[in-house]
Amino acid sequence: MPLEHPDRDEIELTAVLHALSDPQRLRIVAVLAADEEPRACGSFGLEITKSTCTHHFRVLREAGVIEQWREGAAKLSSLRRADLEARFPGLLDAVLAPAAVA
Amino acid sequence: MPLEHPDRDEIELTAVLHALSDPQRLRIVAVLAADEEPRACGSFGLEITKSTCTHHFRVLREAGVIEQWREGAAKLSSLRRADLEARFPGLLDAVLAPAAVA
DNA sequence: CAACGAGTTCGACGATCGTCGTACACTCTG
DNA sequence: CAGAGTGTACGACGATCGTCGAACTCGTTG
Repeated sequence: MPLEHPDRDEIELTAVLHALSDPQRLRIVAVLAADEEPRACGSFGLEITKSTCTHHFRVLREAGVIEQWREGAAKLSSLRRADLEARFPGLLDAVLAPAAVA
Repeated sequence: MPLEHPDRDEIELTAVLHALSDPQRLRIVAVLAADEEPRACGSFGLEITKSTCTHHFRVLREAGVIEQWREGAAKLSSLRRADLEARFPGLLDAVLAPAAVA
């Protein structure tokens, strides 16, 4: 199961908006955007169980918002900032600016 | 029942993103943005029933995306462009640019 | 090998969503 | 007043969502 990611051209606006419309996921994306370093799923201080965490990361990945790959025992995630910027210019910044304040 | 609208400061990012994450609603907003004129709910060429239409307009209104008021027999809607721009600068344009193409 | 840590898979649950049809309310126009 | 047009209220439905727990896999480390 080689971790499905949509191509840049396949990223759908409604899927991205839906992925970002959940507070937990919005927070994940905000953290991911704050320090550009890829992070392991467990390092977000989210108060949800591991299975819920897996679910949210899958939604983000399948929407094309993040990229994931294994690295040893952990699985790292990072924002697909360039792809999102190419496909929906300005969208990520517009979403993250207010999210950073809140 | 005087048509609940959130104040500018009460508009929530996740609610807006959720409101825009449905294809029908995204299309409504795109049409509303295309010609600035307020429009009646029935004039969007949507292939959904009246009750579904009412539902979508309520979601958009309660999220703070549109404004509605009666005018005679009809009910007009328009984008709350200024409020959205003040609260989430650039968001609306970022969402509408690709939506206009599609 | 055994134990641990990090994620996944697989139901399950209550809640919400998008859609519909029917019945109703309101406003304008004969 | 009677009708037509426009929108609402209220259930209802199947689908999806966000969450959980328990059992599992895989890599690391003792």
